[in-house]
Amino acid sequence: MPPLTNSKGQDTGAIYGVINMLKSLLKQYKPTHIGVVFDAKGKTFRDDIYPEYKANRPPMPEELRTQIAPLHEIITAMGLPLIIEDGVEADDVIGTLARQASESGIDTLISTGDKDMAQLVNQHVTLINTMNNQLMDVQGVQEKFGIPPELIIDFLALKGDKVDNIPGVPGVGDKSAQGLLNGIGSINDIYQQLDKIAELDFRGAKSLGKKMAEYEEQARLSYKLATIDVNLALDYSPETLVPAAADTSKLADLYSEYEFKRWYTEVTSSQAATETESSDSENSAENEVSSDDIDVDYTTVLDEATFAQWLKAIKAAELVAFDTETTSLDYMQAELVGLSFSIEAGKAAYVPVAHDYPDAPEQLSRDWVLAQLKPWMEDPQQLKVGQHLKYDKNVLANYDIHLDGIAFDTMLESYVLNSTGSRHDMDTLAQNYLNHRTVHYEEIAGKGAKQLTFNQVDLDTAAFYAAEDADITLRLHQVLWPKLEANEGLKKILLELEVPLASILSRMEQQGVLIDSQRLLQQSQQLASRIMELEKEVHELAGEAFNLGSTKQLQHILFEKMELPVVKKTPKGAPSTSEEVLQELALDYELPQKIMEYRGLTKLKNTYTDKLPKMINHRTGRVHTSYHQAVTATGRLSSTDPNLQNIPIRNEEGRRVRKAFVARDGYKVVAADYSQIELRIMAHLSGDKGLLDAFSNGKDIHRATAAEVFGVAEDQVTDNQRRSAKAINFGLIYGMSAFGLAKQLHVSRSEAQEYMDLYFKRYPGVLDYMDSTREFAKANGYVETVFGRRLYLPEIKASNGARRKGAERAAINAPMQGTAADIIKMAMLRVNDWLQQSDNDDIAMIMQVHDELVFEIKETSIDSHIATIIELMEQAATLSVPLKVEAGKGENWEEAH
DNA sequence: TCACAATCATA
DNA sequence: GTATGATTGTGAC
Repeated sequence: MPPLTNSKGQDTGAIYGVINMLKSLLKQYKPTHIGVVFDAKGKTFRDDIYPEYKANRPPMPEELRTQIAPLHEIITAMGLPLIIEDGVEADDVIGTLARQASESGIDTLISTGDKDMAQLVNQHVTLINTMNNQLMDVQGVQEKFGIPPELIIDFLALKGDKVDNIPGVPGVGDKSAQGLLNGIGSINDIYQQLDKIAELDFRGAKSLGKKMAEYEEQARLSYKLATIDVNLALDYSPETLVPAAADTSKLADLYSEYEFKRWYTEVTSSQAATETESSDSENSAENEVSSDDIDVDYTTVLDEATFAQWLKAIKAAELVAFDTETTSLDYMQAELVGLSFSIEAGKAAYVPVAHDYPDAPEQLSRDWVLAQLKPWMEDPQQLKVGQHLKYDKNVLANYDIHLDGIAFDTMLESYVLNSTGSRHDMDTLAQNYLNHRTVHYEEIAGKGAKQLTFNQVDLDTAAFYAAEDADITLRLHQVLWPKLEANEGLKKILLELEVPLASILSRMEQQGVLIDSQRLLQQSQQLASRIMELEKEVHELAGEAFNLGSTKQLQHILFEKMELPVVKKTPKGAPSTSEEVLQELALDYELPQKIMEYRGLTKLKNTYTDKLPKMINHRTGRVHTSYHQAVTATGRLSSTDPNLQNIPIRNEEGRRVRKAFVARDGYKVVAADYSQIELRIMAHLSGDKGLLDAFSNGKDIHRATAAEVFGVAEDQVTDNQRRSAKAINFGLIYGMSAFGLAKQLHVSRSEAQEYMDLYFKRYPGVLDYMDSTREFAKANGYVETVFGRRLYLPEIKASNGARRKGAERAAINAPMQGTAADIIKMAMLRVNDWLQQSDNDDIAMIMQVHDELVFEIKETSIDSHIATIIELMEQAATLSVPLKVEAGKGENWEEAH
């Protein structure tokens, strides 16, 4: 066990080890009854009969001792009966309970690292080794000790135990003890026939009789000491040791205190899930997830006749669950391997078309199957449900099939129901909503570098996996949809926003973005030479060569070797070398400035100028990102592979990257972004008169804020005042505190507090809104966007103050960020409708960056198109303030701003 | 090979 | 002070 500590320096390794072991035992053996037994402090009866008992034991080390109380707390919060019995050892309690249980015919598993426990083993009692998880039953004891469990006490008594300081008989070790016990019997038997020892056939047997006689008293004392007392009078019995429900909020607090992050997430997400569950089932009867015992009927379709039957069935069905299997998660290079369908829970078909391992059964041809299916796939009236159908739609597009009729998507259903309650992959959803454990991809294909692609997976295995996907998708929909239907707002978000948006995103992803890779590679070279220079300079200043990219080595140079002052620490307690810190150190020293420049340039090179050219697809010559629709808490999209939502813009060198985002010949890049959308939403939500007026009159909002807060005329506002007002405005959106604002503005806390007080005095509606939002979140456990999208905040009632405050800030921010996300999604739908009507090839929507849409538009009539886009975006929603969109055009993305 | 921390890019 | 994703170094397996 590595010496594990939390950031406060408390030792947590033993806590982690024990709880981890408990969790895995619970998971593996699912006991109906359980007790977790600890030694009590103080003396036991063994100390009375033998003062030297366990005298060789060193005292418990401090770092272990401090972990006992937290362990007790966690175990109790887990709902597990915790047992501490004065005057006896844990072994005796365990022994007594095990004896009682076996007498009632109950099977018992004892988790222990103590070999003495082997004396408890019988037909109903098994040991599991804490260290290696090995089980030891009666036969196991015989194998390990060479004697049956009934003689273990005798064995220990003869042989003695250094650690427990059981004396034993001098000169008797494993071999002699085994010889005696197997040859004659128990210690009692041996002392009744000492003369028999000489007849035994093992080394030293001849002289053993004398030793045994001499040390009889010591042997008998050892026997007493080694005997676990199985006859304690306890005021509980095995039957009463029933696990209770876990106190999840208490557990969350404890896990967060000791910084067990994975468990923390585990317990808080299950908290959120149960909260959703209970709020959903308030007006219905019980909404319990029933155990999963449906018989399944999965067909593998290998011939045309069976295929024809299924085709007929799916054409006749009202709703079909549909899924594809492919060779890759990257939609641009995925090849279709098979398709699965389900029209009735528990019944599904898999149509393999490209399993190509040696001796794979003959399958229907891909082209034939797709030709048969194309009309159904492209028919908007033939309704489909799937799990993450955007992916399938993208893959099918590579085969010139344009999937339509997407009515539902279980991933989106789950996301809209509760964005943060769980992940939204099918395995997780099946577990949560159907109490069903699906076959996981890793189980059939392996993992890591040796992972098989789906075409290499054995057909029978693959067929079950694929058919299950379709079956489970349908069953998930049957569970999720009624929950959504019950809430008009959520239902609309799903059907009128997310589901249609998926197809638009699919289109954007396939369209891709044109990148001028020459330009980027050129920039890479320039960066490389500047980076080398900087590296040299830094090494000279530092007096030694080291890896500038290693924060650890940098910490050593800066704070140990050069003894610069430590400004801030990282969450783990090491001195921070973040931008902010270096900025401050740069005032007094030369090195930090150079490190900052080095960091900026390597970031740019490694993340953008080197990487983007490599992401260009050879077939299309463009870069194809993935937009994720079910990832963020607030309803925003996210983008990966590559992330096109964090392309630099704030400094000159970074903006050069944007210049490489270009348009085809004859086209230009157009960028249209919402101006101050989140502040406008704040004005709408709060209804604050001053804020509404400022926006209605088209004022520069930061200037207007500055004028109010600093009490000057708008044309008298200094740059500095405007900058402060801007920070305040942003801070409000983030649920700021005076502390945070002070840090941002580099002013004192009290000064920051003054600004805030002044602000709220001028805009009292905003203060009311902040307060009422916090209250709403506390009362309901969630907050909502203007359009009814929900964000659950399980931590809003956390007893840990910092976590609760964090949830409060999220509660303030989410309605604004989320409403903005809703609005731009609505705008995308409107723009898409317009593009479909005009049915032209001279305009394509290529990117979304939270409050901005980017297009590639043919130069002819570009201005009228821009005007239309602005119009559509500004009219996407009607709030009590106007929405404002600013748009620009250019040869590249940088110019378009 | 993997998970995590630290850092930094965006809105 | 909100929300993300990518990269690098590092240490455990």
